[in-house]
Amino acid sequence: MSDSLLAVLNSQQKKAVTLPVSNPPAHGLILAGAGSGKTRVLTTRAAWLLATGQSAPHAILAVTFTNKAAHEMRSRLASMTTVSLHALWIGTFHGLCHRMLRLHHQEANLPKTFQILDRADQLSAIKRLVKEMSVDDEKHPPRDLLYFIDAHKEEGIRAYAVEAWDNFSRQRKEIYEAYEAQCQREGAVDFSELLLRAHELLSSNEPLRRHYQERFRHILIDEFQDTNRLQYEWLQLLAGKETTLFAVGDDDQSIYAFRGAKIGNMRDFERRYAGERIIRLEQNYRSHGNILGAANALIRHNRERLGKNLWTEADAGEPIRVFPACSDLEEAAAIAEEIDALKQDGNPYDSVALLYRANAQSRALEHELFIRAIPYRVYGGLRFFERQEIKHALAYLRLIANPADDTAFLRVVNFPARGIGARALESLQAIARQRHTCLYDAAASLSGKAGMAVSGFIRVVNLLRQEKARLTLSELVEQMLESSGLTAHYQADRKKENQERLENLDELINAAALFTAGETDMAESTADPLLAFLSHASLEAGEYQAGINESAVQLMTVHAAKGLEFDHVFITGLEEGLFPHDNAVDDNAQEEERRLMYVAMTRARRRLYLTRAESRLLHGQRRYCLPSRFFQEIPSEFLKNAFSSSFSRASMSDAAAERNAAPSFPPEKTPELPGGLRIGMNVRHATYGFGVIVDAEIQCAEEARVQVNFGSNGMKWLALPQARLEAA
DNA sequence: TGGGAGTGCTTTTTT
DNA sequence: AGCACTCCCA
Repeated sequence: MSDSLLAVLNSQQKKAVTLPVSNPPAHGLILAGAGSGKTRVLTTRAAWLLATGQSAPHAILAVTFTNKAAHEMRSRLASMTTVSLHALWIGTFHGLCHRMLRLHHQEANLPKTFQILDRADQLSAIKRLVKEMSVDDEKHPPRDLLYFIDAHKEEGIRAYAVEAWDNFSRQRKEIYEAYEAQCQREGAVDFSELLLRAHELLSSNEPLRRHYQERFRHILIDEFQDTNRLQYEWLQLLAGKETTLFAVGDDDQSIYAFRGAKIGNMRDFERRYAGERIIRLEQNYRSHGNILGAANALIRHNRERLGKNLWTEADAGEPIRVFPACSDLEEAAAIAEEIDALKQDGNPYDSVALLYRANAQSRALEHELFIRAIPYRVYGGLRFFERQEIKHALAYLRLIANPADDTAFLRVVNFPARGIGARALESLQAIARQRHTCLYDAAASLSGKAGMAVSGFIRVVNLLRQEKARLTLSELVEQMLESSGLTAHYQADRKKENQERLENLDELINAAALFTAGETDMAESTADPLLAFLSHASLEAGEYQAGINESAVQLMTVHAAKGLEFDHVFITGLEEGLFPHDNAVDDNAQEEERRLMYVAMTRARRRLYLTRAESRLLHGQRRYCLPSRFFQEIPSEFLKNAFSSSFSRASMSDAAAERNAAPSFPPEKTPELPGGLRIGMNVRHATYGFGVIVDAEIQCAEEARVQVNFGSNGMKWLALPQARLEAA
């Protein structure tokens, strides 16, 4: 059993996987370069522990950084072993801490129904607090306060322990204190609070700590370079005398220092635990030689490194293709043409990834892909559970679960509009403050016209609270959408965006049904499916994707691409100020940008494209940009100018021709079609919905036909007189 | 009270 | 440019 597990590993990987467990305590640190089989080693380590009988499933704890990684690890592990993994804990730091807090909510001094605040919730809670405290929000912008609070929590510092030396810092400390009190009163827990509360729970409760220390004999940690101080300390609390820590990481891929990740944790881990048991995985199985050589050369410009050099047995492969475009539009067009060429050569769309530094860059790329009917999917950006209409719906659900949730209350008390205005809410908040109750409870005492309006809202929530027991989760969601008036509200005005919102609300019902059918993890920590669903929505906002997986080009930020790999990768927007980003001013930040570029490059298996634009529309203004310094940091022997495809302007690798081409883009005027339509115009069709005209055939006005891309409803040829298209 | 116009700001990411 | 938030008017 264990032999077949190990057979596919190289000697270093094997050494890592089989690091002896006994002669206590034998910890290990695996420095695993990009594409060196990091996930495989981590997963095989767990499988090996199980297969050799050195560990029972319940004695293993595996920590990852993202939900995606956690899911992948569980499914890969499931395929490697016949043992039931039910008792094995795999999750993100936040997910695992949440689980502990649900299981021990009493010991953690939290109500059973505590709710998780995502960033947007947290920000609105802070805004509300700032208003209530009459804080000058010019002096203390809510956003700054959020960073201040989060940063302290992630260093493990409570409000009382914050050092204050002048008026300004005293005020911030006070606001932090008030924020803690408000969250506690409302049963609200933000992301960093999950970590801090779980940490405090373990450090203050010795029996509980001992319980977990004795339970978890093997702690496996992925992406260790991204852990912050609090996460590292939480791990240390969990590690008892008999526990072994097995950490995998790559300092060259640390890209979250800007939000508190400490690369120094790796050195500390080395000193404190790993000692001599450090294993380097330097053989890369992913990329061709040129790609790897270029990435190695780039990262050598960083000073702060533990040191490591990747090599591969693969041949050099193709050179890295560089394309300088004159504008962001041309950059997008060139990429789209190249994707078409790749597709012609038999490469599926999903073998291609478009990476960029900032989410805002996706728009131009998306537009071009849409015009050319190249299927694509954008990862990140606005996630399903973060959409406005979904947040409204979730607020109703949160009130059903926990009426003390004032953030949720305020979000929907007057949405859809019920005639409850600012004045009514002010008096309601005054009552609540005076009686130390939540808004929901205070509502009963509100008199007059405002009282009537609010009590209508309370009735809706109350009714749903009663219905909750008899309905399944998805029925409850459906019922809520009806009786809250959300569905009716979006139906009232048949705009394009409302149509989309209704579809999303429908999708929420699906998501609830799917969740009930699939989720097992949460069931253990809370018996209430509604609570579990709400936690899921906060913790895995991005995980839920509506629709099926057709083969599509993948668009995402470089951050989101970490841990993934693709045959063909385009790194776009390689300009000074964008990548590396303007915000990266000091040396540390510059090195982080370079690590980011290193991550981006090492995603590619076969072909890597580097593109840039000489001018780009940014914040509504055209900016002229210099090439990224990264071009100079990659030896030219790895690079080749221009594209391989027949892109019309690609032959112009010399700068002069390039500049000449500038005025010809965006494209030449298209002839006007009957009815005032043009190619490229957005239109609406009674059956297919919204689309864009991509082509036309005109014999005469009576026989004109247009080709319209209706997005998910497909590409259609329509006879113009019959189609009744209206400009949208 | 609610919608519409006007103003000001825009941060890389994940949980 | 696009969006969120504010202010003003019906």
